[in-house]
Amino acid sequence: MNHSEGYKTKQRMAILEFLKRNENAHVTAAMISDHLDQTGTHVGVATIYRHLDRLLESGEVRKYTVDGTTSACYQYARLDGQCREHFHLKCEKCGRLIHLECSHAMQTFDHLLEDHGFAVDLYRTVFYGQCRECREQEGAEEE
Amino acid sequence: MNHSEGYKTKQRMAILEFLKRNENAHVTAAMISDHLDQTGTHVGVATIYRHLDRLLESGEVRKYTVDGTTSACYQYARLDGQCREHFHLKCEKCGRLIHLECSHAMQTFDHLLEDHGFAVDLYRTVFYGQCRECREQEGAEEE
DNA sequence: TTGCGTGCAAAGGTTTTGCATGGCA
DNA sequence: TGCCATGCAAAACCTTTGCACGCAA
Repeated sequence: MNHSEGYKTKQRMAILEFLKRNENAHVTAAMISDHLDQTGTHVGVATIYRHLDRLLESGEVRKYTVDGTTSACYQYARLDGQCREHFHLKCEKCGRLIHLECSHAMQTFDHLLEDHGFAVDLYRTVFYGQCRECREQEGAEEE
Repeated sequence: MNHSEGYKTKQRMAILEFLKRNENAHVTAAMISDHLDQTGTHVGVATIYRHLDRLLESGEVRKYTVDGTTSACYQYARLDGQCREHFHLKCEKCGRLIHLECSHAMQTFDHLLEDHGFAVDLYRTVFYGQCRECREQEGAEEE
């Protein structure tokens, strides 16, 4: 669960640090590779993919496929397990991931289960759309 | 919008027919290719991808990335425009796409917009989980 | 010292592109 | 007849794998 197994190599630390710092952005394997190159800490792509796989299994990152992109996107996820207890909103414009603590939405979750027989996978389900900030910005641009 | 532009070739018809007949299943480009080969109507993969792209743009098909799979999945979508007015549930087990006509869920949609400022993209948002039938079947298997 | 981690290069798979040919309108 | 559509093969991509070497514990 907590990915504590394994060696604490500088490559692993560098990858993890980058993921954490970009908690609210789409991150691809290529982006990690590029960033590390620029920072002077070159890490082979194979190593990056191997770590992402492990982080995925341990639940430390989520994996997305964003719109038109062909490559997978990863995002650091909270480890406290709360992410299986609430929905997530993802802004299609800025890429921000919002952890939605909302009883109204959870009522819908219960309703779907009880009245439709459908058990929603909270971890996997993501509401795509546009967040308040991006909508306001959009409105301002259209003057 | 309605993809009526373009020639009515037998390749395009064959692809579209297969997609429609498998409205409730995950369909990959490879599956289309295989099926058409077996039916005796060989169609080059390039043609298949080109049509899928066009159908995607016109909104006639949706594109998914299913869990462990590496290739994209496509699914025929209704054309009547109603799909922008309700949520969708997707069973992770049987692949069925459920068009959810549910006022409770739509209340949540309104709530997210009014109280959280988040405009959900109904067409893109999909609730992943398990449908009633698959859950019952699962329960029966565990005897 | 032991065995996991890493880098490189090659392999594997999916999707896209270029170009000559074929076929709808 | 004029274009768009198609097929093939090559290219472009992303991701995985094999293997020898390096390094954390």
